[in-house]
Amino acid sequence: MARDYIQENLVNTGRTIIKEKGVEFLTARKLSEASGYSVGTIYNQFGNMDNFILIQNYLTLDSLYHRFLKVKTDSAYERLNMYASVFAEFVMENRNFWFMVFNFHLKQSERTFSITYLRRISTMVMLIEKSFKELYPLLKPDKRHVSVQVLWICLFGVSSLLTTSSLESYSKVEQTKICKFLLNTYLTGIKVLEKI
Amino acid sequence: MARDYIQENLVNTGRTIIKEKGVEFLTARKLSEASGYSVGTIYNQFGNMDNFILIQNYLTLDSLYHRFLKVKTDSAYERLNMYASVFAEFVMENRNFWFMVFNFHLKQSERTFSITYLRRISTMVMLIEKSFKELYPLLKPDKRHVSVQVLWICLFGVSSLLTTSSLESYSKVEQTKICKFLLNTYLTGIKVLEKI
DNA sequence: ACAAAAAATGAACAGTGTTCAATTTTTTTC
DNA sequence: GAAAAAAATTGAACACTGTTCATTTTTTGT
Repeated sequence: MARDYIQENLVNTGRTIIKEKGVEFLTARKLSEASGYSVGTIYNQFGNMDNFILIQNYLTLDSLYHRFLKVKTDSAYERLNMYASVFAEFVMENRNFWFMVFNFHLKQSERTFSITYLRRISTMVMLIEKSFKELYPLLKPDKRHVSVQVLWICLFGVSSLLTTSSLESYSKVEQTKICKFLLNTYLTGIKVLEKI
Repeated sequence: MARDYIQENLVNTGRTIIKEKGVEFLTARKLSEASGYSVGTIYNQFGNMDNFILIQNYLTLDSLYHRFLKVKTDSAYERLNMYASVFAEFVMENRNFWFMVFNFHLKQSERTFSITYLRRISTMVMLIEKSFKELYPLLKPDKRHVSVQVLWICLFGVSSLLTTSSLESYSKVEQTKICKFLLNTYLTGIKVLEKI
């Protein structure tokens, strides 16, 4: 059987498992059983399960990126607001997938993400940075860069915590509201600090 | 041997393992070997490993809380800034412990944190809320509550991501700087929005 | 000192990721 | 088309994980 076909098959089967049951059910044996391929084949194709999860995470990030690309508005302010909405909605719709993105950790031995993986993240950050450039023309490039990074990390962090459910029990404020509020407050803060 | 003494002993041994090697080395057998007690004893004392980790996490949060308590300044603004510094420093100093707080997830069957655990978190939030009350007297209570929650979640989120190292590779901006910047921008934003 | 209760033990069970000799399939060569 | 060589697939086996529970040891009460 063709290599690509098997990989595609396994990835799709994996995605179904994650979507329906969560990442904790994505084990080599269960994936083997669900896909029809043996455990060994999975390892031939992906090397190890970490790699397989990394591919799944890439798909998740890619999917988010393409939703971002659909956002088209002239107003940079509105655009950023829409990014926040899109982001919050995406995270909620893809809870199990988003959970994976955060709760996966490379083993210490191989702590380097693939370049494609990192690029997928940084292209998204660049989208936000572009809007920042329009919205805050006075903001110095290096300061702008930090601003965007921090905002991005905050949004990621918020979603991480809420997806994780480690804190959902104590904080009842919902996702979208938090993202919108955060963005709003943050942008207002930048607006003031821009001139300093 | 007295029950308390065993628990104390196991908890301390566990803490050493986590500090020196990380949570991934905290297994029932390794804890058994390092402490001298049998695997069964650990289960007699704590029921399961999840519970043991929960206790460790409580200690971590408690330790952070007590650092917060040491912060004493009349100026609410300065106090909040010090909280941010204390927080960032604490997270960096206790990397392995802080990592655990986020990367531990209850099994679906028993998704309820103990009351003491949740109280430890909410008392910290209350400290921040108190400072907010002083700093933004015009801010309505419900809005203030949301503001504090969001800020708290952001700080947690930032630390979560940076401890995790999932993103450290792409974002080189350091922890304290991010926390300070976030707080500064956020507070400035609230200041403006307070009057609306 | 002895019986009863309590506590500590570790082998055994079911699960995990991963490896690799043996098998099966495909491709190449004649 | 048949035989040989190469490649891909397999699943039993290994070392690990959390967890249980019959058995042994220790402590307690009389």
